[in-house]
Amino acid sequence: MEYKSQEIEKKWQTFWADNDSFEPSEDFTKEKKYILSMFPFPSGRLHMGHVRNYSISDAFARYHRQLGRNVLHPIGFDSFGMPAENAAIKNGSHPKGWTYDNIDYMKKEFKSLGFSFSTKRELATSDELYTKFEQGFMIDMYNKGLLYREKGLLNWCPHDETVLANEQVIDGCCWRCDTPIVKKDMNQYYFKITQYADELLKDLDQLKDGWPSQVLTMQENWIGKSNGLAFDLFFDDESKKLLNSKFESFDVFTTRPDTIYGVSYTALAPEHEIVNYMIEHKLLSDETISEINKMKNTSSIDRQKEKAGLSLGLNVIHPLTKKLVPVWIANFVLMDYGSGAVMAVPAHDDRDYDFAKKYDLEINEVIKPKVGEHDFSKSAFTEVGELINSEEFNGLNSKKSQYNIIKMFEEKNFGKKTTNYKLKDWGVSRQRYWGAPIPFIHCDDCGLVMEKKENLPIALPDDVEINGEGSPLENHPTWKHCKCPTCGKDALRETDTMDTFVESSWYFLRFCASPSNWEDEAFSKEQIKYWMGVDNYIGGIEHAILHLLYARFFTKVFRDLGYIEFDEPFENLLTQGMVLKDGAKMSKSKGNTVDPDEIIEKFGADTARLFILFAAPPTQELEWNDSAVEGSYRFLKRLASFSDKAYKTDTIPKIDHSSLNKSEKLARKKVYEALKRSNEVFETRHTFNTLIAGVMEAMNSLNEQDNSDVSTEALWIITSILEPIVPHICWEISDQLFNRKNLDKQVILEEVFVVDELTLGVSVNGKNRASIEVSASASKDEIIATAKDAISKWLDGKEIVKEILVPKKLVNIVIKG
RNA sequence: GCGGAUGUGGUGAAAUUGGUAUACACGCCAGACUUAGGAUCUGGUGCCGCAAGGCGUGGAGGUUCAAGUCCUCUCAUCCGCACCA
Repeated sequence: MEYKSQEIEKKWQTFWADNDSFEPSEDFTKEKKYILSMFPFPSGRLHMGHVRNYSISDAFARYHRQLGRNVLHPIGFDSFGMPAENAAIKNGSHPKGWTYDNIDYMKKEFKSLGFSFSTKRELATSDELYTKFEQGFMIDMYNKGLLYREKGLLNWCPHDETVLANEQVIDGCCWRCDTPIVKKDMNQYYFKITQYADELLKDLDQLKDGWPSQVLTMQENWIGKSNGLAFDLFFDDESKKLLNSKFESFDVFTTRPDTIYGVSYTALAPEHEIVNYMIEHKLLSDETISEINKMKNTSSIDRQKEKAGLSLGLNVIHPLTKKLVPVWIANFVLMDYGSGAVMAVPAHDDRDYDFAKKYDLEINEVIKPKVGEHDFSKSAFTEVGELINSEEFNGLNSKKSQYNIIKMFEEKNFGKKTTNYKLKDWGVSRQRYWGAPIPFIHCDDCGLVMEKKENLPIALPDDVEINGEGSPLENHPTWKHCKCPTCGKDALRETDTMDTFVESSWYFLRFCASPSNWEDEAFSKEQIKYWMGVDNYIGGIEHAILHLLYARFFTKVFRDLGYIEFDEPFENLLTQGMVLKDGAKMSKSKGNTVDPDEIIEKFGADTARLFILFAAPPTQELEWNDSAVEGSYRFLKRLASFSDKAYKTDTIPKIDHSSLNKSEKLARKKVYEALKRSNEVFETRHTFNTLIAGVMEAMNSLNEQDNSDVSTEALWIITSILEPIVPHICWEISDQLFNRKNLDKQVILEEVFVVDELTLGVSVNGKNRASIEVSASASKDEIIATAKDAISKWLDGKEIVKEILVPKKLVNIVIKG
């Protein structure tokens, strides 16, 4: 057969579409598999990262279909978001038109890649129907106390009078007008994800078997649970006077109560209320105030690199020693963790140490190493040791003393045992147009009121001006004016829209909804029960924390709202690596992109899919290589021409293995090895590159023999194994030769693995020196004798200390002298 | 800065449980076929060395009969850091 990729790919894509080949059955008695890849943002064209993502999920979906399972493999578009608005600012396009044009184009690309999506369940999160259900959930969450309104700091461009996303802030300035940004305190909505912190942490345990351990670790660290001591530090009289007696004390949190006697200063976050008070009441010099503002306007990442601080000229009293402790501001103290204030123990904390060295503050040792000495002039001692200079606690193990010290604080009523989390509540307000409107109403009389569910969706107006200044919904002349649902008076709609992470936190549930009741409800309990959880979830490692944590949170909330009955949405997670070219992430600005359409046109979708799965294991970064792509194309051509060696049949040929010659036996063994590996790869290992290599090995061996039964059997099996990866060519071959009867489960014949000769390595002191052929039935003594024979020149005049035989692998002779 | 990962030939990578390092592919070299080759096929290809042999999985140590794999330290690169998705 001559390989005409364009022709056969068109042919089968049309066939699949005409026959709805990939729509799941609604028969809920069948065994199901829910295969999901993270849905794309419709940026305009697919990039190679998408091709990789969907090639992986498609391989899973097709594999399970071959095994007769009912497969849900849906696709949609995460279609709200900033890029649509950026395009509007840049080109004057309308976000809606821009978005849906992009979606249309990308859908064509999906088809041309042969992905087996269930198209009947396709959705875009900007569809009003999606917004309708989402707004309903927001109202439920508000009623359950999981959504609240509070002030928070945002990046503000004073020139454009608009809120900026972090990525729109470049070197502290607005991306459009270069005006230095300021932090502005504004009302926003938050999800109370912290209420679920403990459960989100605890349930990571349920995911141990199906999720990569590094993702679990990252989530664990992100939630950042830590136990410690919270206590108040009181100002001395002089400091109180300085603060106009406005403040008596402030609260600090420490995870190291054992170092309490080593406190040599305390540090407040630049945003701390005491600092704010001092700025407002001119208790600090102009110079100091401008330093503080600089700290505040620096990104949280940069703030932690170079430590910086300022003395406030205040002192607090150490609760135990009653000594005076100076109060500083430190840039690395964050307002949104703990109480925004820390006690500093430079002798036993790296950050406190660096800070103390920089500003020449005291370093008080209170823990000594169990053995030896620590040089405090060089670094902090952060390990466990024995307490010193700690009054009644001297001599205690520092770790164990934490309990005693907390107990003492509690007895004396100085402080209490506290658990803190790094996890913060999730801010969901966006002061933008292209997002789901938050369905709330502000009424002068009734306050914050929920929209009535029957009025949903609250849809976006089409006639907006988007110029990067202000909030488009706020600026719209009429949209925000409405009647209060409670009292009927004139009221104002909330003009903030929702973070797009909200949409991606429940789309996997929506996909479970049958198209038959798509309009009426978000999903039904019965449908969810059957399809969830997701059996294989595939997406980029960059989503390891935020998206996956938010989706887990929503799942738990929906459970508590009574919509679903399970705790975790994704049973198995595969995080794919990025696609690189010339060692760098593909990006337009670097000019190193490869357009999937060009590859498809030149070589076909099968080549693109084969290369992308062959070049690296899915979890690793993938380096794009044009000539290796051609190599994949050549392999497919060889596969097509190899099909000439096979004959037409509706059943797999029966072969008497013992009657075959050596090269025929070897070829069969390789074919069945590839089949065995295929099952392993799909079920557990997910290293498609090794599966493809196995098939290539088999092909190489097959070319060394000329038995048409062996070749036919091989092609029957190989096109079945490869169908999930290169579906078009496999369907074509299978259609021509096997009446498409081979695209299902293949039986492994163990007889082909039986060998009568083994090759063993022989080493001397672990160094490989020779290799021997022995009969599979040879005894240990016989094998060792043969081995010694093969390495006699290494043994000459040496004393043999030990003889080791590793069955089927090697012999190691240990010698002396 | 903090958290997480990765590092093996000229290149992408394989080695599943501590057991013959470099499977498979790209590239390169040589040859065959051909009017032609950026097509196809065959053979070779870790490095040093004429050879015997030596060296070799980012670097330095260690454990072991045996280490790419385990331990300690270290260097480089990549991902995330809460309003990019």
